[in-house]
Amino acid sequence: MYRAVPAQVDLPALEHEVLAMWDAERVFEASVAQSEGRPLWVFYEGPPTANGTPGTHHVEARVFKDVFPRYRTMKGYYVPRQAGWDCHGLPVELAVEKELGFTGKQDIEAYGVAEFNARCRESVLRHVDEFADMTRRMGYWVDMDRAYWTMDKDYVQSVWWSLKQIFDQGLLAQDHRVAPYCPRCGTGLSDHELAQGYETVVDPSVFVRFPVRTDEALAQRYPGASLLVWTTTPWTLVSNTAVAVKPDATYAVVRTDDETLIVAEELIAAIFGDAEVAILETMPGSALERVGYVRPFDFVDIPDAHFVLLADYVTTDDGTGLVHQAPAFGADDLVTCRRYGLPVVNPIRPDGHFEDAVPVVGDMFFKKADETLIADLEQRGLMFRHLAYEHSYPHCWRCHTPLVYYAQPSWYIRTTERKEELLAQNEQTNWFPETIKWGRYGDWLTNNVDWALSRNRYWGTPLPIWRCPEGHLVAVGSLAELSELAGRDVSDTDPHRPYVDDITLPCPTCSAEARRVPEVIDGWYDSGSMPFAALGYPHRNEAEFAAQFPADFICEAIDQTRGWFYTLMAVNTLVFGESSYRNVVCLGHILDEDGRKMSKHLGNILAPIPLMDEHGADALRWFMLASGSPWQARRVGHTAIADVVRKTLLTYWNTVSFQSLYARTAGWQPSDGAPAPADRPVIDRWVLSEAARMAHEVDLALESFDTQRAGRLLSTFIDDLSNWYVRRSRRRFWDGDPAALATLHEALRTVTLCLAPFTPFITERVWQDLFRPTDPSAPSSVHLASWPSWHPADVDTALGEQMTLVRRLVELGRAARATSSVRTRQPLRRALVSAPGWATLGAALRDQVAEELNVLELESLSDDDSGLVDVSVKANFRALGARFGKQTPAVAQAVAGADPTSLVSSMRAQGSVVVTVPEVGEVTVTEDDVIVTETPREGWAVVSEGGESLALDLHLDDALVRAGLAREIVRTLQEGRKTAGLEVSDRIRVWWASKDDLLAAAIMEHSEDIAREVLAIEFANGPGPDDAFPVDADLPASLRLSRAH
RNA sequence: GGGCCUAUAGCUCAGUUUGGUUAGAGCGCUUCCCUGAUAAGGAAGAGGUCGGUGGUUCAAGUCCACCUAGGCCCA
Repeated sequence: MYRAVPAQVDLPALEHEVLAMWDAERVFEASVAQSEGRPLWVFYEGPPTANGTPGTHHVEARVFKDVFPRYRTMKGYYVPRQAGWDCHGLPVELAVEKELGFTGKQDIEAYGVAEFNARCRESVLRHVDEFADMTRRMGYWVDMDRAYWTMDKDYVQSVWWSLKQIFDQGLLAQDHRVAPYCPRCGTGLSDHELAQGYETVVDPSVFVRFPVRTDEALAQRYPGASLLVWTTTPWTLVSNTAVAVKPDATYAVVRTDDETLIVAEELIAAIFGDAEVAILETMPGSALERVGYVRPFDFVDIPDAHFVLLADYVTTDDGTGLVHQAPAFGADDLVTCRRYGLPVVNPIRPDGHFEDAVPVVGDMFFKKADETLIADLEQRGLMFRHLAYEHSYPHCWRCHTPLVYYAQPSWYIRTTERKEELLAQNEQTNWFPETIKWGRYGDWLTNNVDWALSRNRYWGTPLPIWRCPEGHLVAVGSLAELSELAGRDVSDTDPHRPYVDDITLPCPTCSAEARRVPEVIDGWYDSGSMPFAALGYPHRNEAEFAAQFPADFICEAIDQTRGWFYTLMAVNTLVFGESSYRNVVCLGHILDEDGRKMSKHLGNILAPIPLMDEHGADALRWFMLASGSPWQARRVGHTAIADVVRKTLLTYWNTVSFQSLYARTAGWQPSDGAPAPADRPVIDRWVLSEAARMAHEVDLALESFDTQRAGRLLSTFIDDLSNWYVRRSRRRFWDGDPAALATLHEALRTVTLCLAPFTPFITERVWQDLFRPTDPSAPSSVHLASWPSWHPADVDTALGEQMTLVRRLVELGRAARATSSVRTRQPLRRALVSAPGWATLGAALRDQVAEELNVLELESLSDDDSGLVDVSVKANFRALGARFGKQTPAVAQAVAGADPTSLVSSMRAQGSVVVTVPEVGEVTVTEDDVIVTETPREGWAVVSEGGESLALDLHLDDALVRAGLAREIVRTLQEGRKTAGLEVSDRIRVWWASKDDLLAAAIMEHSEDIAREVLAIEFANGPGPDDAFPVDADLPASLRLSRAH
């Protein structure tokens, strides 16, 4: 027997009960355990950074990471799901610094690296707990008991091993490069970190005069002439070393009212606007090479510099075409100045301040110096123009400090040397959506740059390279290897700073003492190593790794194209020659209700647990999976989620509740048996066919990672089930018809199974209420069950099309009812139907239309009724267009102009008709080429659409009127039963009285039917006892009822 | 400056792959209907220059080009 399922449900409360049940029965563990030995479907969890409280945007990716493993498990795969936590990195350090009130690296050094890193470890543990709570609440099944932690000793050693592989290939090397650098954090940033930190800022845009040196020939020709130089970083002018021009661009010597300037010819209009200028001479950029000038500031010593040099990268798109060069602060500048043998002078300290000894701006933060320097230039008359310039400038992605491009030593992985291989691996990868593959991600790979790996920080995987004073390097792949090299057992050492820093070893090359280099590595390298490091490979778990590489499925949001998606592919391609994932689902971001990205910074984060405790995790999950396109950015808010509950989840729930109610009332259970589906009424066969089709199509959609399509299929089916199958079949449920109960049982079983990966809570509850108690062989949880099996024979396509026609006709009939002002409870004699396909409908399907519309008979609107109908004919452009192309409009006009009645009748008689079209000639037209609409005349309520018509005969006789009144009485009494609070199976006694003759006659005529309908064992004319329940009636009758005991 | 994405009803979004003459759904609003599961359901109405311009075509929301606005990413 089913359990009783109340019509009202508190979904969040239900979910908490289900969570308790999963815990108590260890259902997740059981689901993984029972699949062991089946084909493996490999999923890699991208580790969230455990540096803060999780937000609703974290729920998004985690829902997708849950739904596909659940689905694949139901499909018969073994899907181990190891959780992971990203522990290292600047975000964690910053959080701890904030807690401790630190402002920079000096504070950390003073505090002690060991103590600082201990605080970082503790912070990670704290935040992981919050993620674990959210993960459990949302029903994301992932094994957190054996999670990988990137800070674990084994994990770090695996990372070391991989770095050694890369080092041995000669791809890991130190180099001096200009790279983005955060002066607050005191570290360089990798390009994928840089990508996350662009902010729009207003910087000064300055045009500065650099006077040509008086000993130059140019100055002798044009005394007082200046180069006009443009920059948006005035603070770098202190380090000005040269000016670059484009060799093949044309430059002009320009005379204004009061001065002579040299600029690119193309930019004259942009620079001087409407002011009158005279061009005194033009020359190619190459003619300016080595022309000396007077630099704007002489605060620092830069010997043998300050002349014009040539560089192809200079553009004449904006500015002046003359580019200020400061090689310490620009990658291009460095390359160009080196070619001319110029020195690299850097007066900025690593903390972003000018060195104390620099005049005017000494000890000033670099950005702050702009203002001072501009004032100085203006005072000395060197400033030509000073504007505000809005552009995007890179900032530190965590602390929002503007970055400085800064020449510094750094360790690089030479990914560019393996670029072709990376591109080939990408070719082998399936991206969802596909546009990312050679769009955003492909572009990034094509423009690949070497990976700046090292960080001058504390809480990270230490770079496992030891160096002796001679500069010999040795890469170390494990603590065991380190012990061997060091000549003592250090295998118990924590492989973090400062402990590993204390281990020295004799250089294998020269025996001098080698010390570890000071850097730690980019945290992205840690997470990119997870395919092997999560298992501790190669130091252990070799077989497991071999089986679980590469992954069948990974999923993150689009910001990971340059993050995890890249590092995962890069690390594994470099180490194993193969990328580590085959299918990657790339989600759009979740935005707040105003369309802004959710971020801690903006303070618009929706806390996920309160959200789920208000609406339910199922609702939030469904929203993420099926509402809008997962590939697009989507807005999430309370209204959208509440809608999911009302529209989808409650409709499903109420259908379940309905089944439980009537099955229990009838004392029916599934084991009682029912006619074979083929012997059931046509609507049963229809709904079972639809269920099978839905299950198959949802299967196909999920196979191609399309949850939106799957969701639409599911919600459409739920609607069909509730608002067509149940609605049309209610009477059979009241009667306890085993065929109907069995059919709904089976349909609910299919939809519950298909919904289970999406909304695991409500489906679990339904499984426990309907399926587990009635089937001894049923698994103890819906999540231990298999996906519904499918055979093509289960789907009756023709029946599906017929039912679609039935439902369209019902729509037409309802519209016709509405236009006629004859209420639906009033039966009508007949309706006439004209629709292609009508002839194929069997009696049972026609009855569905008649019943739903409350008409006694349906007739075909045939030729016999031709006097009754107007016929109109419209061209079917799709068919005609294919045949006649350019002549289509002429043919269409001819068809429209022909006499419709004779055209249709001869077309029906002979299958086609010949129409004469001006300038085309005689054309044969068949029924496929036209849309015929037949509409009855006068006394009928008619609605037509798309060649289908339905006409209601509005003529009422007395018998019809009496039948209508009887139905009013039934409906009034049913309402009264409900108001009186009776159970649906309660029997009643009814007393009626009416002074209205027509009504009284109607009641007497139909008294048996009325009594049967309202479950009355007594139906008497009279006032009834005083304690009977009076029923409110809009009719001229008084009605009382009481429960029969 | 470059790349990608988006633009359809008051709001949130389908539809665009494969062009077809009345462009849909949900929410909200108005009126009516139905109700013995439903916080439901149905019908009708108001509400659309399908971002703009031009092109291809017998025919463009759909294909092409350019432009505009917004978002994301990169410089």
